[in-house]
Amino acid sequence: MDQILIVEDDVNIGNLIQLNLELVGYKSHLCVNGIEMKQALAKNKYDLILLDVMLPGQSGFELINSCEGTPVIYVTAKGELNDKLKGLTLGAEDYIVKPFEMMELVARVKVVLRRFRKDTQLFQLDGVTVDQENRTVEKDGQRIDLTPREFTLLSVLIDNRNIAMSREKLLEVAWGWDFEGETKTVDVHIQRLRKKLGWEKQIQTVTKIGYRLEV
Amino acid sequence: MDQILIVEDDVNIGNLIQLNLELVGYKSHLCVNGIEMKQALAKNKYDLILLDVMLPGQSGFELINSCEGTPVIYVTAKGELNDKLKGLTLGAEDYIVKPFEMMELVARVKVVLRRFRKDTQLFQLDGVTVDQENRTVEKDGQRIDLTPREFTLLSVLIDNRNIAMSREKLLEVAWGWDFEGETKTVDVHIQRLRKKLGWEKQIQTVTKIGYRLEV
DNA sequence: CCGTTTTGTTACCATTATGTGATATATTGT
DNA sequence: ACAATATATCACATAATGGTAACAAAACGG
Repeated sequence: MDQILIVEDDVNIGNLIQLNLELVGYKSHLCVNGIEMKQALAKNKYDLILLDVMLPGQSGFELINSCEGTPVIYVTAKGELNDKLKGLTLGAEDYIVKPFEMMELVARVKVVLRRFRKDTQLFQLDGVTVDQENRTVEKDGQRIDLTPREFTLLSVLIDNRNIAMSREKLLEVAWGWDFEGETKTVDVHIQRLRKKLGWEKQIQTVTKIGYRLEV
Repeated sequence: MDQILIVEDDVNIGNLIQLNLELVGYKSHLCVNGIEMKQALAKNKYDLILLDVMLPGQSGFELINSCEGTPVIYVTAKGELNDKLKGLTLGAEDYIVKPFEMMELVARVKVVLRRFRKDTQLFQLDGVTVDQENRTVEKDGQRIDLTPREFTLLSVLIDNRNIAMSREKLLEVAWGWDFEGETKTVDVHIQRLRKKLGWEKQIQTVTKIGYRLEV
């Protein structure tokens, strides 16, 4: 269950947001100023903060430092929209302009939560970055094209890192239980992976057994 | 930052209003009569006009025509309140009766600005601008006609940018869970989108999976 | 009602992915 | 070191996949 912290001085709007988030399964806590927000953050861990940029007394931006490590969606009136906010749409942060549709807000909450989680799911090893959700691989910032089977096999190895996987097991998981073919097929694909990723050492051969991704 | 034009013959009150608006983040300019107001409107674009109905020389109402397209809050003494003013609370206009609490004024300013604003969240990528609210697309300033299904699909891709979306998932979200058709339908629509938007590279094929909008 | 637009399907083609056999190289146990 | 076994590498036939155009059906608008 995701915990969302809402910081909004207009209690009516705050309650409305809270109600809507609840309807789609998020728990939330409402604060009406920065002081309450800091107290709330000290007490609990939140998965997302919905922060009104224009709070009485202090700008929402002044509160940013309080919530490092937690994704933020800034709520702003259009007039307050600036380039700083506009640059936020790609990271673990986003902004939304008042007045907004509740469905729009809910959609954004979902996107940011997912995006943030995804960021923590990148697998990195020796210059290679694997994004399983994106199904992309980069080596030294350069995109590497893997075929579907190659990516699936890589994915299985990552999920079972540091574990020796038999050819049979790899076939079962990466090809499917109903695959009827030679175990040698695994060998060839492992070679292709090693070559493309430069992982000659990282993907180790476990003689008589199969292979192991060593991190 | 919202620009507010204040038209108020009593400079003391005008300054007070200005001060309060500033405190909550609005920039404002003060005029003491209709002539100054017209000059100000000619020079700058304002997001809201605060107009004293009882100005020396001419009624504030006579100035309405000068400010088409800009929301107005009429400031009036209680004795001048009439039915015409009372009918204003719903549109891009409102009224407030002197004497008023500053917080009340600020609240009304916020409300009118919000109500008047159209929340347009634009997605831009390589010369293409997508307005999801208006369901319009422009390429290099030129309007592109997308069919409803095309736009919905595009919208889904945008909402899930940088995520490999399976054909099944796309069908489910853009067509509906109950759509019973071929996954190939997605392919064809993707091609049509690519062609219309010139997004041959931006909409990437993820072999064996589906597609991904890469930003 | 009919003409137009939108939408989904089909068939065909080019391209890519994949599994396997042949052969070379490496590893292992004695 | 040597034989036995296992793994790596290469090349290629074939299967799978996606792109494309043309068409059919459905929805739309007057």
